[in-house]
Amino acid sequence: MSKKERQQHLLLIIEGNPFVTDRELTRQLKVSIQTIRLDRMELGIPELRERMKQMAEHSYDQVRSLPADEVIGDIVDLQLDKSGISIFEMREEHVFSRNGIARGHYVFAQANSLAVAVIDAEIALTASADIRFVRMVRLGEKCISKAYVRTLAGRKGKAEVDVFTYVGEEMVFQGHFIVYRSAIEEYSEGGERSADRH
Amino acid sequence: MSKKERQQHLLLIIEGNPFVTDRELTRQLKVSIQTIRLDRMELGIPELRERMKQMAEHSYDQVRSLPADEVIGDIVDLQLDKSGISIFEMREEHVFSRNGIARGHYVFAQANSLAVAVIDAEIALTASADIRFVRMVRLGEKCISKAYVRTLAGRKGKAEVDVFTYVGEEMVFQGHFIVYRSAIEEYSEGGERSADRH
DNA sequence: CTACATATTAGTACCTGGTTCTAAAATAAT
DNA sequence: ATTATTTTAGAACCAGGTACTAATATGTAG
Repeated sequence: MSKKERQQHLLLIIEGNPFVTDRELTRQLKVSIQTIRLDRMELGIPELRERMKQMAEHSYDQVRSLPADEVIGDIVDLQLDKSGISIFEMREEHVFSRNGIARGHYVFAQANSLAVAVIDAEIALTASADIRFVRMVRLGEKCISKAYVRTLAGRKGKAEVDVFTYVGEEMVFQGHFIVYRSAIEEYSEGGERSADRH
Repeated sequence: MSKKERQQHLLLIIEGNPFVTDRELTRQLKVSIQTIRLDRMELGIPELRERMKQMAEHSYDQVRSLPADEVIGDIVDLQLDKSGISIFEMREEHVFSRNGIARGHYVFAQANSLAVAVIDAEIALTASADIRFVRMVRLGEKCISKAYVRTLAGRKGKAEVDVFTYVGEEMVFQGHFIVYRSAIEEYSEGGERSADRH
């Protein structure tokens, strides 16, 4: 087995199991530990502990950053009780890693966030929705959601909002949302905070 | 500062930053490194490297069990093409800060993740859904989603999945999902691995 | 075949971030 | 004052390496 072949093999082994030590690699590749280490150097593969550290840090970052945003998408235009527009770009974290196709709930989340944001009420909650994922969204695509308020029933009733999401000219998602708008009174059991969101 | 207080403090520090070494802890808590280590023992906190290893393994397992970057909810039972159950607890990050009510898309995301996971196909994508948020979910509530596959059309067609989410006895969400299932051929460019870990 | 180059192996010293163990101080409780 | 608890100290050892030096094997061109 040539050096190149061995290094390719090494790469595959570590990719398949990043938790392998150099000592285990000597057994699998039948070369000395120094050779393993030279190979790692040449391939730029860090030692086991560094690999684990990077994985740990990566997952830690994701846990912190991903669910933190309350609103999915940047709202770029908003006319309360009328319409709104938001932009959201599908990034690595939002897609299936194996094929780069967006997870449905991110597409939904953008639309839902917008449908709720567009309603002028102290609290607005999605009551029900009828949605359709028209075509797949892929990694890197910019989704532009447009929401239109169709009907409003009083200051404390339901509102109907249609949301359409586009990538360029193409519609990728459409949804009909029924949103509850109301004051806080009914459900809260006291202990109100008044934390506004940025 | 008493021993108990110090240990509580230690716990908070490590929780806030799992990547802290004992040496750094001595600086923050103004006690010797031996005391730090005794405290860790008593609290059952493993050493830094072990903590990182566990985080790395955890994230790696998730990536492997479902090639998903962010599955919302822990899947606790799964019978492919039949049914599945997942649990998801609403935390601070998932609710409106001003009233502690869950954002709809997290409730949806749990159901959607489950609806997709329950389908046995190389790729499964949500095509459309009809959903209803039956009652609000509040901060701290544990949502239990149950998915039932209703119909399956061939190995490459649509599947219908019903998902019901409960908090205790109460149903909080119901959804009827139409999920596309298909083989991967079209989009993937091969590259299968089969590495087991211990 | 020889000479040089590349690849591989060997071995030692050293590093981090610990564990394990023994033992001496310091502090608190009875 | 005498135990008991808590804290600190120190040495030996470990995994899984890095960094460096040096010897040996293998190949390759002239």
